[in-house]
Amino acid sequence: MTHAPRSPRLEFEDIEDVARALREAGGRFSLPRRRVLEALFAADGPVSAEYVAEGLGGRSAALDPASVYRTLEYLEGLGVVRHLHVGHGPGLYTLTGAAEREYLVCERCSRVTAIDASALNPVRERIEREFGYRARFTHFPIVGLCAACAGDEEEGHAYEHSHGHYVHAHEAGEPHSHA
Amino acid sequence: MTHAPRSPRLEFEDIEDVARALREAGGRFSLPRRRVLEALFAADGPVSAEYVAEGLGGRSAALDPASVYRTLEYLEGLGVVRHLHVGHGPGLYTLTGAAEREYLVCERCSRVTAIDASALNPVRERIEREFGYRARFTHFPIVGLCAACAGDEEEGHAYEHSHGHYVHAHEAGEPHSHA
DNA sequence: TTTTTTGCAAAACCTTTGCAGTTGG
DNA sequence: CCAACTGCAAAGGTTTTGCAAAAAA
Repeated sequence: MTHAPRSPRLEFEDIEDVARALREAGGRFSLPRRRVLEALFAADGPVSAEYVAEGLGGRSAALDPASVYRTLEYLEGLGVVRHLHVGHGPGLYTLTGAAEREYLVCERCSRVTAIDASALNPVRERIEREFGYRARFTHFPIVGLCAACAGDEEEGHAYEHSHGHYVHAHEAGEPHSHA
Repeated sequence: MTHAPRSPRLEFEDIEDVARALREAGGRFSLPRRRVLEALFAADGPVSAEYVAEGLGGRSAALDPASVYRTLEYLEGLGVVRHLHVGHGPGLYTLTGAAEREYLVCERCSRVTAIDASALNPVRERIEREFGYRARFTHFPIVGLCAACAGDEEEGHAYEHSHGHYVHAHEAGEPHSHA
């Protein structure tokens, strides 16, 4: 199954806010859990579990990957965190929030463009009207050709080449894989 | 990187047609490659590499999974095959073709709906106009809530429950995972 | 005969699980 | 104090890789 949101809270102000919700749900606000949350609040976009486990790339204390996965899963159940997949590498985790973002990924040059989820509402409405699904592009991004690569294809340059940005963040949230 | 199509041929009539293209490209039409193609032509939708390796679930001769992966990758390069991801299990492989299909997946009950790719053209046009990406929903499907599950959410049934179809094929192509 | 492709085995990669010890409340 | 949580280690599921043997052209 793809994933199953629990439909709880919508947004969390800060770490203490999460701590409160966590305790209300009968959980314990341990130091590792605090560290995971610190990493997520500090990150400027979706990050891999490994990156969190390494303490944001060595900037803070390391954690056991197994605990990080367990914590992320737990926080996902609380509605604090969600995860997405951009291409093949590891899953990427990010805080849920009022300013939800969704991503467009170029299948040729890997450019990633982040947009406000609300910008896709007209698209969502059309899909719901025609196919009966209320689409969310949060778990899987929209994949396609960016303008530059679409142009190249028409010119007949058949083979892949990068436009110079491996994973280029636009507007916000640079997904961080560190594979 | 997400994946990189080579932009070659568009559609293949049958196995001999693929054999011809394969030899033209300097490849050899080995028995294992024939078997993989037979499996793909026989399957009624996307199937996992494992399923192909098992000879369509035991119906025909088994192959080594490594060879199957290599063959599928090679055929993908030729433009004969593509793969997609539906939720977390293994990737699913399918023949490319004129009647391309794209999928909608319910994140709650896992219902899968297959539609003609052309049905999404208006959506594609809008996305291209607004965000500059020529979207394809072939590598990642559209994920969201199907009508039944969306209704449930509004009634306040917060927790997941199946509508009775684990992976329900609509119109065509029942994705087959066999994990 | 020559080069490609296979099968086997091993490893790589991401994630989950079991369990004994630690810790938060 | 005691249930919840952690770290470690081991395993699980999917895919890739190295290499000698087999097979296509």
